[in-house]
Amino acid sequence: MRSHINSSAPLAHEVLAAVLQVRSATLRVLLWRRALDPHIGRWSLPGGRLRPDEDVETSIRRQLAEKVDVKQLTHVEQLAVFSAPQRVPGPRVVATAFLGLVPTGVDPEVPEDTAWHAVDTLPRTAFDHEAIVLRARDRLRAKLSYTNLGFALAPTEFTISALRELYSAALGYRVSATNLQRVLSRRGLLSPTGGTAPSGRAGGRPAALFSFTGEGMQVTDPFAVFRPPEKQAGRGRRSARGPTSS
Amino acid sequence: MRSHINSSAPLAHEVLAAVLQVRSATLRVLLWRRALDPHIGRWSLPGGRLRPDEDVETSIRRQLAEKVDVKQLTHVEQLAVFSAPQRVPGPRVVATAFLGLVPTGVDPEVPEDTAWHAVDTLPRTAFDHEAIVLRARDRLRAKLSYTNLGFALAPTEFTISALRELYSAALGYRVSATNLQRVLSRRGLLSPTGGTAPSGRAGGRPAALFSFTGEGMQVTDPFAVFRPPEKQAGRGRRSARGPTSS
DNA sequence: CCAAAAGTGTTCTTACTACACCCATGG
DNA sequence: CCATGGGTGTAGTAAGAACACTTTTGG
Repeated sequence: MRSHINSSAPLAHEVLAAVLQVRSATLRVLLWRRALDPHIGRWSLPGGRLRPDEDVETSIRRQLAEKVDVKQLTHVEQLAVFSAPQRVPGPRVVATAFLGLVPTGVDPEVPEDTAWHAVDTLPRTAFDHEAIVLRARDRLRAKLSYTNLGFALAPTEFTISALRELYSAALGYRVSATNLQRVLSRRGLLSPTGGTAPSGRAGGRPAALFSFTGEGMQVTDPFAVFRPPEKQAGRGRRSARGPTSS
Repeated sequence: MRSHINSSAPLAHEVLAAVLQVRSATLRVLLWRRALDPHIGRWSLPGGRLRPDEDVETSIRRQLAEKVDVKQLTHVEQLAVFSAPQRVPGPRVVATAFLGLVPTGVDPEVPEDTAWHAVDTLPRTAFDHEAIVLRARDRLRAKLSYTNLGFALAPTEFTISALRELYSAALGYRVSATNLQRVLSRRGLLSPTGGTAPSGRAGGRPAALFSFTGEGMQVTDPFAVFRPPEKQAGRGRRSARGPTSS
């Protein structure tokens, strides 16, 4: 029962990010090929050592800046700590894992030894990085449902069918364009830009262009099942709960 | 772009837990009073140094064992990493924060310098521990809605009104016993034990006793808004989504 | 018989889905 | 004018909230 600020037995701390993007109807993750042992040649997540003067989020943003233009990283959030003593051979390293998102359409210049891989058919990865990628995917899928996180995957302007492809790829099953538009509109997340996209060579009505309204992530569908009584003029179910954000 | 298993500049890592319990209609957290500088006399979260041979969850369970009988800890989950460089004076310490839950009714023998404090009227805490407690509270509130996490706060047998008090205290607003029973029953979380509780001195119908069915935490209300099409015999909305857990 | 507490029946609102139907464009 | 894709109208289903009502006890 002594102070817990007892800093003997220090250890290394790294930050890692699963940066996800939808490219050609597939959810992808940015990986780089290890050039050194251990696990030479395997694919691993970008990241690196936590420096003494930065917190973990600053650190992962700094380290990602080498791979992806920071402007293009539309969302970053902590996933979890991975701390199994043998998660990495050699001296122990604890990792804080992040989810990062990049919009469809932007094609960041990535170093030669990095590449985008489909999340559903990952190559052999180094260490526990596959588990981190899957955790990132699951978090993204959950948040697409109850937040406006789609904004972080979508380009600034898009048609509803493009958005449908995007959600379908990220969620792993086909969503209906009709209902997607309806749900996002009801939540006030979509605003028409006025523009339209030209129809394809086969004809068809030209699609209207939309953009997401807000910027940062907001919880749009709080799962308030046991929610406080609404004495005031009855608003909808699932719309009364408190503040937003992560 | 070299290996990130470069373990120079190591740092200390601590684990901390906000252990929550509902006692006399109030959500409380277990704190202990610091006996050493810095922040001597302030209240702080139990926890301590991560040892080289354990992962963070093992570590927090070990450290809590000194305060609370492990059997009584019905749920433990990671919250987040707190890593601001100056979060603690002196040499840097990164913390992994946990949420822990203890059922109403059990009264663990705690050391003399520890005590339960109402989460809504916290005393002055050390370091960033208040933020951690609030994060734990928010996580608990969210999960009470969409998981069976109530099992971790409730005694093994309880009446619906006792459960109502418990949910009300944890959520911070009055929930209706009627609808609480209905929602939890529909989700298959409650099973009557057959017993009844004696009525109070003022009379009244004796209350039936219930218990939670499952043990571990399960997601019971997946927020699958854009859920995969259900060709099969129409089940309810919000019931089709995949696996459970955290 | 009456107060008090427990529990059920029933209605209302709303979110989301499913699917039919109308609209605008290229050939 | 017709195929093709975009977009809207509309009914169906079910969750949860609200509240009236019944049930079972103690005095």
